[in-house]
Amino acid sequence: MSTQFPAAAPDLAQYPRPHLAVDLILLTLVDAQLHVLMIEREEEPFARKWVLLGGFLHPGETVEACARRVLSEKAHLDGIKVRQLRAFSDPQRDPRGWVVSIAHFALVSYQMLHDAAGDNEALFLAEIVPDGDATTLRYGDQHIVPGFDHGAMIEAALAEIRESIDWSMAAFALLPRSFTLHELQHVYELILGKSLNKPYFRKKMLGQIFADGLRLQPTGRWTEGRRHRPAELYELVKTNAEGAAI
Amino acid sequence: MSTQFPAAAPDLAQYPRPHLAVDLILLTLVDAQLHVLMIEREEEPFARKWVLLGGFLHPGETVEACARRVLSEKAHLDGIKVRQLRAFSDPQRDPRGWVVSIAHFALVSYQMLHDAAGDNEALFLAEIVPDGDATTLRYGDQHIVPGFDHGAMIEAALAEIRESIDWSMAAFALLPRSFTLHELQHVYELILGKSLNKPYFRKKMLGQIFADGLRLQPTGRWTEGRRHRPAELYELVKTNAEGAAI
DNA sequence: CTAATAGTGTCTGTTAGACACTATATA
DNA sequence: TATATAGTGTCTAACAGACACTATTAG
Repeated sequence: MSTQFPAAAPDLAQYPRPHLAVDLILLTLVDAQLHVLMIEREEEPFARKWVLLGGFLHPGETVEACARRVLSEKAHLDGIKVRQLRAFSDPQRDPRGWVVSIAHFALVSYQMLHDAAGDNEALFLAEIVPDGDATTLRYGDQHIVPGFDHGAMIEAALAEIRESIDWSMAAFALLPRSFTLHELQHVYELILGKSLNKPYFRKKMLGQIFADGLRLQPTGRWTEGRRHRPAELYELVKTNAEGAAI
Repeated sequence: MSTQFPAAAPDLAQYPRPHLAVDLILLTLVDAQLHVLMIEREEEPFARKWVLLGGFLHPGETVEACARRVLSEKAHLDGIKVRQLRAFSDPQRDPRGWVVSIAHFALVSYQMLHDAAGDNEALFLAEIVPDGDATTLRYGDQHIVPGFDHGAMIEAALAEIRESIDWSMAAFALLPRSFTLHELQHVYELILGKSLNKPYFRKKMLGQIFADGLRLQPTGRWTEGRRHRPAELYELVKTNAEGAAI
């Protein structure tokens, strides 16, 4: 091979650089349905279109730190676990120029999102509606078509969550601190797009030990006023090796 | 929220841009052990250190296309399926400046790699040696410590493959066109880092229908000269709904 | 009472692996 | 012959889901 390894060049200046952005798919649960946080763009391109939260990478920060900063600045949410999805790098994806975007996603309960960003009129929650193998977005009666390639990003995030949720504790982030096993099962069924076996789901979840020794624990408290038998509320607690709460 | 959505600015020029590179973890099988393709750097930083194949993103190409181009230019390998791993964006990861790298990985048989790049003296195959929960790299008696953050990239690629290989056809890419079921099982065991049940592995693999209707099919040919009972050679073939080869 | 959901017991088919056994090449 | 790997049969435990049943609230 005769060509030299490009990175060996001592001077980086010769290499053209794209802009590097981060977009954030923030999922939450409203009325037992998945929603994604969006914002209405004011300027071209895609003025008046809804897009994901996003921003450009700042010098000195990692892309994950950038995603957390965007979440903090635009939705006032801090301490959320953000996962990197992948780079979207179609040269035509941004009409303004050469912009590569690293998509990230996070799951958060509506409670937390509402407390943090509830007064922000620029933010919207678009409902994610299964539509055959794909999904569409809806806000009230409106059908939402996101700007840029953000529709594809949302699809990719949903696919990633679907593949990785298997008996993980990822779904708990969508629920409030206390929840019933039925609500938990509903979240799994929403994400997986299929119904699960109730006795087996309950047995397995209650026997499961998640990362850091976290387990589901009954609280002794029960739902009220739901015109049917009350359900016990559970919480995620850290336990020691013997299973006692600590 | 008072701050404006940064991407709404009509002029991108105000945003500082990192360099965007692609690094490629190319895995292959030599003497029944996993190896990763590396190159010795000639210039600072990390002169004389081994690093992954890599290059800077060109205008007009996606990061996946860039990874395929690097593979083609530096190892003369074309038509290889490349998967995106993730972005590595530590601001300190490259002493020359602000360089974000999108790591990709690919699996290829030693046969193909040897035919394509066998005469290139700048390329080396470092052996991947399990070392507790982590892995180390070796070349003969030498312990290899890669330059940049390429050691972490290799670890991340191995973790990703380990998580995604489950009954997928990913491992076939490491083997020649014809192979024994024992060789196939060995690849799975190498990647998963544990031994598998022989009767079950064979039954399940032979009954499995992979993507695009691909199946394992006995060739009627057998290994020779191995001082024990010969094993039948199998190939991956595309079949129609009735299971007949097409 | 009915409607609706909570929670459990049992049965069955599949998955995964343990173990043991026979088969067949080379040296 | 010994040795090493190829390939198979059977048994068992865990996993996953089907189905049915009882329990308990509001109205």
